[in-house]
Amino acid sequence: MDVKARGCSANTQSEEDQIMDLRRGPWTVEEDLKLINYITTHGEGRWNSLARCAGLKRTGKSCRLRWLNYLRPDVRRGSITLEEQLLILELHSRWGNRWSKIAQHLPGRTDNEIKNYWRTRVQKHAKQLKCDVNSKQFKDTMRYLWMPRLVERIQAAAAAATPTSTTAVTEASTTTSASVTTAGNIGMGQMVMPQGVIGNDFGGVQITPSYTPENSSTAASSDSLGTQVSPVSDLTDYYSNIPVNNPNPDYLQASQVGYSGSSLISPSGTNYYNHGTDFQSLEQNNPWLDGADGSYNFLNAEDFFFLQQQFNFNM
DNA sequence: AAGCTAGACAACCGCAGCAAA
DNA sequence: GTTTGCTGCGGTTGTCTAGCT
Repeated sequence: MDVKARGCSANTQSEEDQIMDLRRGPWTVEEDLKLINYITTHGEGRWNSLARCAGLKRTGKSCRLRWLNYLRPDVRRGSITLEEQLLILELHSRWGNRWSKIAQHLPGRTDNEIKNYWRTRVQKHAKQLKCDVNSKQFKDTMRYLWMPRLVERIQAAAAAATPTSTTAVTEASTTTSASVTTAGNIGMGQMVMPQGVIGNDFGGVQITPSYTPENSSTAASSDSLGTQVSPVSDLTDYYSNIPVNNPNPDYLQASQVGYSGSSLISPSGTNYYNHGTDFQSLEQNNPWLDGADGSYNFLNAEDFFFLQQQFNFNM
């Protein structure tokens, strides 16, 4: 509905700014209710007009952001699931910082949430490795080491849930579920992204999230209060889920793909981490190793040992 | 118990693209 | 063709909180 057509104030935004001191900072419950009630009745759009007509002393931009990132009924709250992490890594490797585009493939997740996830989780690890998060080195490390491991962890979770060859990973209260077809390897394969996006060659599994707009919208009632939707939402305890004698013959192979000699070589020939990474200091100061925070470590001590052994990091 | 620190997330800012006047 | 306003996006900052010392 056209807000302008309903006889709202004809003041321009600049005039409005002068007349009414616009509020900033955190939204109050009253403001939220005003916004929700107004949009429920009149629909969204025309944000500047909407802000005025709803009696909110906020900018249109602020209203839009609040609605899209927090109040919208289909917005999902809670931790990023393994499948979502995998998607984020994959899609970011393809599109870069196109957060809104990435968010389109994660129903209920906002670009802001994904951006925050990337900055707080992923970039931290790049910093620990002393390489740029946008560098080819870091991207390939994600692609050829972390992402295959994420895939395997998803498989492990699926296998733990249902000991069949083809398992549906459906987490309680999770509106995005993924059917993980265990292809028996974590080598190069094909990934089927949501909404028909075909992933490229990593992982060796097909992940086909089975959400629909209909079921994703159910998050409004079940997840809108910050429910933790993923019991294993990150890689911290990854190895604790893998048997010592891993039955998967490709377990190490995937991680070793393309690595040779004293350097970490990607299929494209990139030579990794031969630039003097100080792993001793990393070991001493690295939060990845202690597992103390227990929430989102990509690598643990075994991973670090693996990196050192396999890739001969400078030490 | 108080202070400090880091993580997580909400919110703001600046810019670009677009459409209407 | 130009101006103006709106919207959306990505980057950045601010705030809150939990954990640690």
